Amino acid sequence: MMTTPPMIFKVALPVPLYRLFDYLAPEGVNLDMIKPGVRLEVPFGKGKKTAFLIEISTHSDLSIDKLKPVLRILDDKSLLSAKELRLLQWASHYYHHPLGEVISTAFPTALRQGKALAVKAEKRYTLTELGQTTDSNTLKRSPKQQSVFDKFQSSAHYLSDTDLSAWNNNWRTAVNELITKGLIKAELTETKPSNPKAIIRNTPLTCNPQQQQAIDRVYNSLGQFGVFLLEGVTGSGKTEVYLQIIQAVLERGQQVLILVPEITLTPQLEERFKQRFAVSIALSHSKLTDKQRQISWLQMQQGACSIMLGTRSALFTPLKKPGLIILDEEHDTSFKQQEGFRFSARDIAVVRAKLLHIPVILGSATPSLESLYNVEKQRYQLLHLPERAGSAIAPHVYLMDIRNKRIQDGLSEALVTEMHKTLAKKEQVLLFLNRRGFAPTLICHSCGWVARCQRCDANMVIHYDDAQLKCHHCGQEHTLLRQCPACKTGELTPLGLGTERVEKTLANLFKDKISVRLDRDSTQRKGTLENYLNQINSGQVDIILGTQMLAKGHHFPNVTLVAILDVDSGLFSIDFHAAEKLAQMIVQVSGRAGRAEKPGQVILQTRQPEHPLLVTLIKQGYRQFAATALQERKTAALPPFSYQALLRVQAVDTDKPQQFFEALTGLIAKHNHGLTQILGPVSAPMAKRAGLYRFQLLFQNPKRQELHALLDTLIPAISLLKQAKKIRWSLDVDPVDLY
DNA sequence: AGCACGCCGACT
DNA sequence: GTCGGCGTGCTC
Repeated sequence: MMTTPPMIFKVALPVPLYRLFDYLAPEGVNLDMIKPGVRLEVPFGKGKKTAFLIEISTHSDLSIDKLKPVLRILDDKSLLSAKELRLLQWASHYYHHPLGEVISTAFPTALRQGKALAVKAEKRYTLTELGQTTDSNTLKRSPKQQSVFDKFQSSAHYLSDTDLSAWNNNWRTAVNELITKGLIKAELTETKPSNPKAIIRNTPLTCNPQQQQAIDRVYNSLGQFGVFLLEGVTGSGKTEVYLQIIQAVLERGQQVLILVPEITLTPQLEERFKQRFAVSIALSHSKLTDKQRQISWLQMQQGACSIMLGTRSALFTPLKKPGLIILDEEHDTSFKQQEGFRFSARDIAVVRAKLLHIPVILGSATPSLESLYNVEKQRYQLLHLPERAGSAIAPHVYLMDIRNKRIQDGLSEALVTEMHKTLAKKEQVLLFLNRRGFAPTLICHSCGWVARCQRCDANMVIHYDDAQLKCHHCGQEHTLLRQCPACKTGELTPLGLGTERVEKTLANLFKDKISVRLDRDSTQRKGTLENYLNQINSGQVDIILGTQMLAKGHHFPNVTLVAILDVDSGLFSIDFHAAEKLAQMIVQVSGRAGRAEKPGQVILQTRQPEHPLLVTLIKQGYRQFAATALQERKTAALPPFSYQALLRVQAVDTDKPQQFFEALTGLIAKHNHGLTQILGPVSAPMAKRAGLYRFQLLFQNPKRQELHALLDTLIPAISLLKQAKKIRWSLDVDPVDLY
């Protein structure tokens, strides 16, 4: 009698190892029913781990008696489709990151840990008919209930546990009281409208011809692959284009995945989706609990929900009936993961759409140079929305030469004058400064000592608000010094400009005006940002001052003057991406002005008024800037005219990296054949960070295949080097940040 | 990445 | 004499 050979499960494990592991198939299971992608519980080392089945085979390179059996099969069906698994395998290969870790990032945390599926959706609440007609002032004796009730009356249709928790920590008692009073009611989450035609809650807006054309072009491409770059300035009605295409996809019974850079900064977008569509919307972002993310994930996986709105990692959410992927603000670098599995959600979205034969829309007012180049190469189709929808007028942008001008804490006299004029018209001013804290340097006036971070190559930033010196790179904090530790006598002086400092100056210069500061420090507590935004939009605020977070998507209809206090600091960077990022930032910040019927103006304070980047951008617009910048990239053979991968190395000292690079040089000589340009190794621009010395080596090749052919052989070889075990190294394919 | 094994310093 | 420092090696 023939004995059947033992079946081998080849599995991927979430460990940083570039190989699969073999296990004996569990006994008494029908192997025909078990497909790649199912989660398994396996013994690994001393403990157990959740593994992902990749292949069932009869062969193993190890002898059978060395293999351990699979402990348990966790899923009866794979939660990932064959295509989803193929996408993850592609990504693992392209980014040279271990497959198990890549698959792991596709799963919500609870499922990664081998937990059973839980799909029970959270509760949500709506106003009752009585609640809709009740004046909230009848609740004024219980202010907590009134504020919760106001929230319901001002919101679209329903609020879920998540919504309420995001808004306020302490809502449950008030909600229960309101239920008792019959003003609101809990309802079961209806994931599908009872009538399948009832997708729409509110009528679509009327579109202008360009919007209509954009909608039609994507509509005609539904059911097949296509990449559309939707280029629309702020206020051009991009969202309405999204909404109408989404409607068409939903009517086909398919699902839509919408990715945004930071969901917490764009509550308005979610609100517009909820107002338009009667179907529920699954959310996925880091502010949700693991449970909430898992529910969203499973709802999409099972097809119980048709729309997902999420951030970068939501890209991998499995879709039962995929119809469309939208990636909004595609130029935003937060779509690139900056540690571990360093993937670009934008680039993988395109690959995923191709695999699924569906269209993908990349939207932006300031498209990345890569995407514009892909349009030029006819790989992407351009959908252009050139006009501001409605009556909004584009803001007037100009450079304010501040050379030899009197300037107080970053505010030139001319700017202050303009601010007064704007405020006198009862309009709002927005000031942008991309540096938080009071001042970036603390220096001794008598001996020149500077407060440095012990663990980084960086200065400590002064934060007077909490009397601390903080390192913005490693998070180290120190109580603010009163006396110079070097000479013990000198007086310590703050040098340079941060938002805290400007805030104090504003309080002096505009005594009767209210200003708010929006940065990471001032908006840390939950709901603070939303509170500030409400105050701003209800007109209680005159001057808005803030960092990066102002550049992202907020509507400030009454702002008619925007000033960027310090453009110059963005002009001189060693990273070739800097010009592109600065131009995008300027245009995005400018987009905050003059959104309503009031024309806006944008002032850029600069000591480089003749700088070609600024002149081109202001005089000829973003597209001309992009054309010029692309030409420069071409001349220098930089991406997108070549492909890069950056090998980063960190260690507690400098000689172990040196030994590593010596060994690496030998490996490269063996594998490279001179096709790929090797730049370095050099110290990273910040040579030391969080106590680790940092080095990097750049690979560059005009042909992507040649670069990847080298990496394909080199990376496994590196992982076997004994010198590699003494340092921390990682590979960043298509780096967007060369630091 | 974990986790254990393993060989050299300051403590009951 | 032991507890524990983190260097090194392995995980099917």
